[in-house]
Amino acid sequence: MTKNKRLSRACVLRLELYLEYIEQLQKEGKQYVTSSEIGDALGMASGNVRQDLFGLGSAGRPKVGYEISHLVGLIRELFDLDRTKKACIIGFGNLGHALAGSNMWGRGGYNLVAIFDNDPSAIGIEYRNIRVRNIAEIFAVIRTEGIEMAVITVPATAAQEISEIVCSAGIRAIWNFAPAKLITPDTVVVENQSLAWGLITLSHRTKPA
Amino acid sequence: MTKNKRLSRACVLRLELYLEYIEQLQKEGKQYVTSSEIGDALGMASGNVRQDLFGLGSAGRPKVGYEISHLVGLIRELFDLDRTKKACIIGFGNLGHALAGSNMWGRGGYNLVAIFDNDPSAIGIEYRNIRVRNIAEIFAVIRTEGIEMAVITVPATAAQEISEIVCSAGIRAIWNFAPAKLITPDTVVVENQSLAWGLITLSHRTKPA
DNA sequence: AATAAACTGTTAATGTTTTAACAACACTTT
DNA sequence: AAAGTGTTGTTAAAACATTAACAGTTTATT
Repeated sequence: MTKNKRLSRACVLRLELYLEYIEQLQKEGKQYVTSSEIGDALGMASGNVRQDLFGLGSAGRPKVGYEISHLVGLIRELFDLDRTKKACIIGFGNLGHALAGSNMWGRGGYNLVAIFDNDPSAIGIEYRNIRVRNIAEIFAVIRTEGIEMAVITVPATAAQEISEIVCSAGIRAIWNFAPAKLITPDTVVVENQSLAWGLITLSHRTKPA
Repeated sequence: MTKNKRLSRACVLRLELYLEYIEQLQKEGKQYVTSSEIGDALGMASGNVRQDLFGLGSAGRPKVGYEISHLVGLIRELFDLDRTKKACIIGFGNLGHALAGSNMWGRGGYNLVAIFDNDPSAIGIEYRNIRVRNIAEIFAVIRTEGIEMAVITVPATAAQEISEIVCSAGIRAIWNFAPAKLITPDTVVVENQSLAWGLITLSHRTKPA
């Protein structure tokens, strides 16, 4: 029933911010929140907030605001955050390490269940109850565990090869931190997280007039 | 002279991809590139590419394509990549480590000249010829060195405090990896790099119909 | 019960980005 | 030299996103 109307990236970003904010309010025991409260907290116009929530099929009460628990439910449902999917990290260098240690896991959507590396000195060590495995095991583990998403933090030169392995193992999504364009079957969703991009954007935005 | 026409984020992202691609062609000794070559390589329509380059005040030759060296120059100039600015990293955990080790530095715009942390066991160690300094030195070093940009990779709880220090020291830009909204003077450009966002986007995009 | 106030839901207007289309141009071939 | 071809520069249309506005609802107040 939930019509999967295409959502702009900007809108997804905003909704994620709303969610973060209202989940915090929820922890504080608040029941209702108004569009202006959200807007003020995040530095945007209340009307913008209302329209985004309108798109969700919102159900606020005039003079009172939106029921927080309901709104949280709507957004989590939209993002499919309550179906916990399995994820793995491939490449346990500094970046892989940093990502593995992030508190984003469990905050919704994905559960980190495996880590792979090809460095013999890394293989076998335990990090947050996850043992680092040999890259050779990728295919089998993805199949066996039913892993849906792979975070790729290997060097650019290895990225395409890894991507082919995980795709053939039946992965559904790739979060690619390698600065390389991956060629994948179009059933696989790829999110490229280029770090260099942030740097260039800053350079551009601070360019002297 | 260069009219600083506002550029959408999407367009900046695309131009960065073009730059990466054609700089690679340049290394290979190629002289000219056509919009279709770029489009095919990056998976987008050639018309889209042409229009972006049009916005730059492009100068391609029909039947031949764009002169690579000229195009590289235009984009680097647009992004202010040839004026090398100084940057520092604050927070030398795994993420700070990963960023410090990235090859994005020097590829343009910013030069990493300082690293700070508050962990006594980290302070003093050298990484890529940069000695990790005590966080207490931030203000002085930014002033003395004329550092323009700070990468913040400290925990969310410390982010606002650090941000105030660097702002008062006269920083011009902040690249914020902490999951916290920073309140800054509006002369300072802030780029928030939320990692959680990529995760949620993937969850959303792979949601079963 | 009537009035006022505080919000939301929704529509309309505006602005922006993407897509499509094609005329103009420069090379190549005959 | 004329016709043909591939590619750009530019315009126009369509799609999309943002902003603004306000009518409609619910609650509070008198």
